[in-house]
Amino acid sequence: MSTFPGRMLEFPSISIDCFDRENLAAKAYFLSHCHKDHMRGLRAPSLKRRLECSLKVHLYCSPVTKELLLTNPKYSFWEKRIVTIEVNTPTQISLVDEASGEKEDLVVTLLPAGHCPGSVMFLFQGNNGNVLYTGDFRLAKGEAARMELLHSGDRVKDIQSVYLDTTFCDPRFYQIPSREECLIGILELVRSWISLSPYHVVWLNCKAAYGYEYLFTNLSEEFGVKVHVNKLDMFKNMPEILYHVTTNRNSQIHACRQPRGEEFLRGNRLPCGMVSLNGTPLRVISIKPSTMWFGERTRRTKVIVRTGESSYRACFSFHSSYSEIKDFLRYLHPVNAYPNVIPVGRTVGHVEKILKPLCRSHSGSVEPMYKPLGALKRSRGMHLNDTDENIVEELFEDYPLTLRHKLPAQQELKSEPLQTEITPEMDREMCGKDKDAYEASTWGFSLPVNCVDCEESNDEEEESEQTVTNEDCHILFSEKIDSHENNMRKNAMISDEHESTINLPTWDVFFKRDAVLDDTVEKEDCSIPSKEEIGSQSPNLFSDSDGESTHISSQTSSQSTHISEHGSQGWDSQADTLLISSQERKAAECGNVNKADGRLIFSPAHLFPVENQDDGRSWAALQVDELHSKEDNHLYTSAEWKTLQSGLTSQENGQRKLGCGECITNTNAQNTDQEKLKAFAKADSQGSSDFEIPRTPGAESPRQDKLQNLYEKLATGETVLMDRKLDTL
DNA sequence: GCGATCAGAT
DNA sequence: CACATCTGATCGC
Repeated sequence: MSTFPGRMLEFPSISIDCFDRENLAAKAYFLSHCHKDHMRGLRAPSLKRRLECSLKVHLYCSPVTKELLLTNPKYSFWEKRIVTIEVNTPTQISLVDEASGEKEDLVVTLLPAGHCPGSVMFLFQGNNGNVLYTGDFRLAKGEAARMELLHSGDRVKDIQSVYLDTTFCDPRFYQIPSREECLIGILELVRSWISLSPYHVVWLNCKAAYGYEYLFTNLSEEFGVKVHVNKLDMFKNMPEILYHVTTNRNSQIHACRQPRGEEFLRGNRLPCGMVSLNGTPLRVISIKPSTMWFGERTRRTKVIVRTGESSYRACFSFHSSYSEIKDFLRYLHPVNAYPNVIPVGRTVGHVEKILKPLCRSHSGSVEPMYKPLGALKRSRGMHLNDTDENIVEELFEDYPLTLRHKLPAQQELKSEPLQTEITPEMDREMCGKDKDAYEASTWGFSLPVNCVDCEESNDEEEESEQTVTNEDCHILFSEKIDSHENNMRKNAMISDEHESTINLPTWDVFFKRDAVLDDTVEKEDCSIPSKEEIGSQSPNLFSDSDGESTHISSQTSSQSTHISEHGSQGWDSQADTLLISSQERKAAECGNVNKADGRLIFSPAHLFPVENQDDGRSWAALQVDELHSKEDNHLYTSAEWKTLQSGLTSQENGQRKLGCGECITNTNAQNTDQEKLKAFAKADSQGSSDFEIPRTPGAESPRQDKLQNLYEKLATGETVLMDRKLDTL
């Protein structure tokens, strides 16, 4: 919960995410997202009065945040005073002192925060330097490096201060499974249950807050079942969410809620009161999204945990983990960093102690200026294992002149072998079998799990000793697929990557199963068979042996689990039986997830690009077009919607007139480069397959024949030697 | 009566 | 679970 008091040292006349007390005198207000703990005082009579007599005061936020805010009539008095700013669009605003008439200009840029729909970070650039207020955020490792507007040219901007979401800034929360891993786990749990019969339904026990929407949309898209919710009017202008939720209780997936105190889930009742379908009682399981965290050296992670006969917890986090926070801050390397949240049981001093070494205010005074190996840390995307990486960090993270080169959006591990340097680590990445051996020597000890839920497990050590095999890299699925679902799958094969926002981090990264997966944790085994290999070599993995149940994890017989009609069967002896193992997790990290023939397939991103069946239109776009044909009250086009969640939009407008009578001018210094990058990425994407990676500006395009040669070698496990292009470093 | 604040529950 | 929100009790204006 944010305790940020609203004002920043550098720009004390503006207030962000806090609107009471001294903030009542602010010249401008900013709202990062629509969560109550960031809206303190926002509807107080005192602020309402202030607005009535200070006509130049405005509230700046993303278009989605405005939409969500104004859904609540209690905030409707703000309507005329809200100025929306598109994400990734530097916008100049003037702060006017109403008494003296003095003006101070400020450029503000909204950056997608990945926390909830509409959530943004604010980058302020003014007389007192560049300051970043993150609001709440969940960004994967390397995400900051992909944000164009955090950079000037190829370097990260000189940032004076970062006001940081430190919710999980504590080593206890070292790693949290990525959004994609968690989503995959939930999808499979849901699939395993609702495929048993039309009377098998799931209830997602979500909090009353924005942030679960991507879960709903993905579930709906995957199963062709709209998620039942209490209210959907807040999404009336967001067709791509609206399409996936319903107030019709006749759904197999519910996220409805009911005032507390009622025994709603007893028996087979849902919060909405549904108990049966056509007279047949429903069978309900509950899934509670919860944050699960794991220690630095933990390899085994559980994404789904069973907590009762028909209840589960599913890993889900709105906030960045400790390692993600450190990666973010280390990359920005600001002079100062201030925590917005103090983790429970910790003090400001404790958090500052963590943040300080990642800031220049610390390193400049303590570290020597000359560190010839400092730039080593910038082999981003090719992380050593955590242990080694930490050693490198210890040695070099404070190097004051560390080169921090911008990475094009979505460039990551999988693109790098083709570009610049091949390290021994990369070689291991590319040869999964060797990687196993490597890890066995690296991780020759048991790995504790810093997770409350996981302490209930007795076999953590045993699990952590296990190594990855090809078989473990698969998730098994039911073959019972109705025609609708098949259509969904077919459509979902259509890539939606060919969008104009390709070079920027988009909400798609968080929303789509087949989004580029983050590099949150140490890179591991990538020896995952291709779609073709799965078909030819491991057919048994995809046969549903008992025809009634769906395997979710089949690592060893003792841990093989399945959900059956008899909810507790095979579970009673272990309250928190593992469902999704780290093997699946690693598989998710190592390759894209594609769907075909009713199965999720992990295709190894490095080695076997999957045929792209893109017809140029995304599944989401198809859906919205369908919606649009029925309704014409939308504000946003399907292309625009992609940007809605994070507010990301195209940057064509050089000048924008905003509804407050002020002329607001974009500062388009970077547009030219961005256009080039976009064009570059687009051209490049024509020839690539299921993932689109804009090339580093200036880097040479690998020749098709060389690529072919490389793929073949990699496919056959041959050692790959590549020329290092030192001049591109 | 309303709002602020806290404790407690979900 | 330390995600965010709501409810109820209490106090003050």
